[in-house]
Amino acid sequence: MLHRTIHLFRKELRLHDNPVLLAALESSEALYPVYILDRAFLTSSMHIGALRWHFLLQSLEDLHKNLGQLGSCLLVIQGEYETVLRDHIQRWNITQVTLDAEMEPFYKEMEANIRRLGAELGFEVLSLVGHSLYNTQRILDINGGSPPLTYKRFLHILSLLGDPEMPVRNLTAEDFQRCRAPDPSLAECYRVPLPVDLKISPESLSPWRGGETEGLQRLEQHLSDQGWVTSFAKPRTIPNSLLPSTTGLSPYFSMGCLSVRTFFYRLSNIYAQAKHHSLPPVSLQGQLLWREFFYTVASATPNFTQMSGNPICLQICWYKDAERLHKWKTAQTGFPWIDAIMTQLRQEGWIHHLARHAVACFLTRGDLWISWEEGMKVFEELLLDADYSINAGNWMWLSASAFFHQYTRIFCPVRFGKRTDPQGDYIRKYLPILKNFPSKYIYEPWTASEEEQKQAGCIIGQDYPFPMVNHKEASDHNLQLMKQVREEQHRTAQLTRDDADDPMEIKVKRDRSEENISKGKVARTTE
DNA sequence: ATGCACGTTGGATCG
DNA sequence: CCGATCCAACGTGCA
Repeated sequence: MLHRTIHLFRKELRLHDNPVLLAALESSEALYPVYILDRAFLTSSMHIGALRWHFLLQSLEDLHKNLGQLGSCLLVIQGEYETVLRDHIQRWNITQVTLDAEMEPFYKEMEANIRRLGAELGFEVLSLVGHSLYNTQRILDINGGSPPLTYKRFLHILSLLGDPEMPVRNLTAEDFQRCRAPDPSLAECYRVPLPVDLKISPESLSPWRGGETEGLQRLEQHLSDQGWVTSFAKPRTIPNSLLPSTTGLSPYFSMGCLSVRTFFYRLSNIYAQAKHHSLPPVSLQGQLLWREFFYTVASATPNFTQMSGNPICLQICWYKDAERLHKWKTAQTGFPWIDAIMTQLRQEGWIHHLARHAVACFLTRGDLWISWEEGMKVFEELLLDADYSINAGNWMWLSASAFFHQYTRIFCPVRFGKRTDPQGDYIRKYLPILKNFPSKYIYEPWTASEEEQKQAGCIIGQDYPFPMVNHKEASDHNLQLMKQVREEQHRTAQLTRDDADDPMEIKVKRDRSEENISKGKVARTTE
């Protein structure tokens, strides 16, 4: 029996390598491609900001256009998702809802709610993984149910699993011809809204344009340079180049405009044709695997995006300082390197990975000692590639709360940027107020004499803020704080271990091992 | 058990 | 302008 299907686009805003859309087409006589624009959901769960709204709407418009070329269309329905579904299931006599499987708690909850609705209203639900290279559950299973907490261990597990799933075939007009498309009048009624319709500022300074078409173009452009692809080493890329020194594909992966599996296999093909190529963790494939790493850990860690109740996160008494947080967020720290990065982030929605490191270290363990959760929220709002797992994972990493522990390695807000941009061109671009400062002072303009500041046309403390902290003092101080936190942590762990040695615990342990032995016996007898 | 190697991408110095 | 080396030194995991 063929279904009448609503295909719900959530994060897989593309037609290439879209396994669940393909399955929907193959099992249906009528297909309604739908995006439910649930503003309350997107704002409260994903903290989506203006730039990302632009990117999302552009991606939807592109999807609509690409569906149109295959004889279908995209229906963007605004409203609370459950109400929208309830209304249209009955109106369109729907027997199946298909959707991409996602791992974030709020998306999982949405799927569970849709399944409950399906049981109530009598439609089937099909979801398939398409947003990650692997079904992360398989990685957990191989590792004994818990996530691997180091990249190396993670790679080891993957080597046992083998290559990721291959991308599914491209969709054609014929696939869509077999199903009835929505009536053209519906497409008119449920068109993709404009930013102004959603009361979002119509202007955007971001050079990134959302959509599968743009994503694929950028992908091809990068893959055409074989030498660049095979020699790519992430730490060698430059955080303050005026044009991105990395691929800049992350927003497209994050929104699902591009398939990570497609990219992974395109890279494999290029590697296969080359004599030498770089390897994880620094290679391009290695970058996809970092993404996968954080997806895997996040999928199995409770309260992954917060400190409290998060078993892998170091518990730290961070300062609460709304004023300093605000200055960091709005590029007013007085350190040009930090403020330039935050300006690029605010204007364009993308900054280089190492630039993220610099501002994250500055906010947390380096200088301000403010919780990584605050930084994570700011990134979530401002970054086009904001991603639940990767964002939280990297913030824990940079704040030395999890994964990374060499907390004596602190990024200097003056010297770090100098290495790759001694003239300060990056700073001049994003902080035009400092444009005429001599290179000698551009990273620490407060050290210029009054006369020199006047000549440069910018008085520090008047036109541009003084640095909000003395980096040397602040980082030394924070180093001591971090040391204390870790000593305390160590003591607590010791106490817990001692507790675990009480007779009850030992008994439990013994019971478990006996249980295992008896299991072994059972296994042997059945053999 | 205790020691040792190791970790995506710090910083300074030297050749 | 690089790459190599050292500095100082963390927790984790393995032998």
